[in-house]
Amino acid sequence: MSAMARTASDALHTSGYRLTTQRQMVWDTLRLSKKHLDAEAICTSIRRRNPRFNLATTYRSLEVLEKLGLVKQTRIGERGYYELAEEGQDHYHLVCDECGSTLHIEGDHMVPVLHHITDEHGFVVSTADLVVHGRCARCQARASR
Amino acid sequence: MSAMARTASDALHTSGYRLTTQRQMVWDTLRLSKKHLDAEAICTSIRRRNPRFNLATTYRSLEVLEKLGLVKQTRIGERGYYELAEEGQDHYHLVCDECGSTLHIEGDHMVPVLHHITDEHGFVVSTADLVVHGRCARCQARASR
DNA sequence: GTAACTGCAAATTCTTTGCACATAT
DNA sequence: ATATGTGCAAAGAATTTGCAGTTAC
Repeated sequence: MSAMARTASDALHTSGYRLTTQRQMVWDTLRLSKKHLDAEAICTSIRRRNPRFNLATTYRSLEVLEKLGLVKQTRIGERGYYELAEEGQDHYHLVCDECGSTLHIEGDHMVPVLHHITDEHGFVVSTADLVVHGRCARCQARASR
Repeated sequence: MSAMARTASDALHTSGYRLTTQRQMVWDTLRLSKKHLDAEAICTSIRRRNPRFNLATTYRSLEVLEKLGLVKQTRIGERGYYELAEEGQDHYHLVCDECGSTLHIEGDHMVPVLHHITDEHGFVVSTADLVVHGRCARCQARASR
């Protein structure tokens, strides 16, 4: 198993949490994944190497990592999807209701919106989740043929 | 019970759905509410007048009204909140993680973001859900005292 | 050594569904 | 008249929790 990234191990220690094999595996799974994963997918993946690993631990690990700001959860429909929370790499989700694919877009364009929220409403933003539903370019092209 | 708004009754008829007392009550409850409500709250409210009314019907009514574009659902945490989908009155949610209150902000500032999504990614937007978590002005003030 | 964590099973919460009866059109 | 909708109870899906045993520190 690859070493846990500096930040995660540090953040856990600093906050008084223990660095367990299970937390490392959850972290590594998210780190190696190119896309966000739901708890089930993370669990299934880790189970291949550690059959006793289970969903309860998956959720508990994700909860801790999320609390430490290492992992970000996005809710799409009724389930949560998890991915690393990379500093300054904010992004949002475009969900195609036709093919089910999800595109990630950069968060730059949201900056003015978030500023407006703080300036006009005095609301201090900690996280912003934008989930856009619609039809992706490919499905759009197929539909208009 | 007040008369159902023109649009809802029309939309139901036009689409081949029946105009039932239950759907009217759900619609009226949302129309008279100043804030979004979850299914439970809607059901409880209607039960005061009609004790046989139940959650299953609440969800089924909301599903129809949402499908017709009369009602909009926003997911916050793990549950859905419902409100009227008023034409050109798009708005988003600021959830205070401290006191649990929700502010509604106008959607105007999101317009450039949505244009960018269509222009740059060819993604045709049908709905955009923005849920911002953080600390509302009141809690912010209290915390910095 | 001991407080924190895990595994397992059972409980919760939100939402959906099957089916017999009721009702809008 | 009959297809559609409702009420009730039971099923589902995602997530959380209680507890006895395990592990990081």
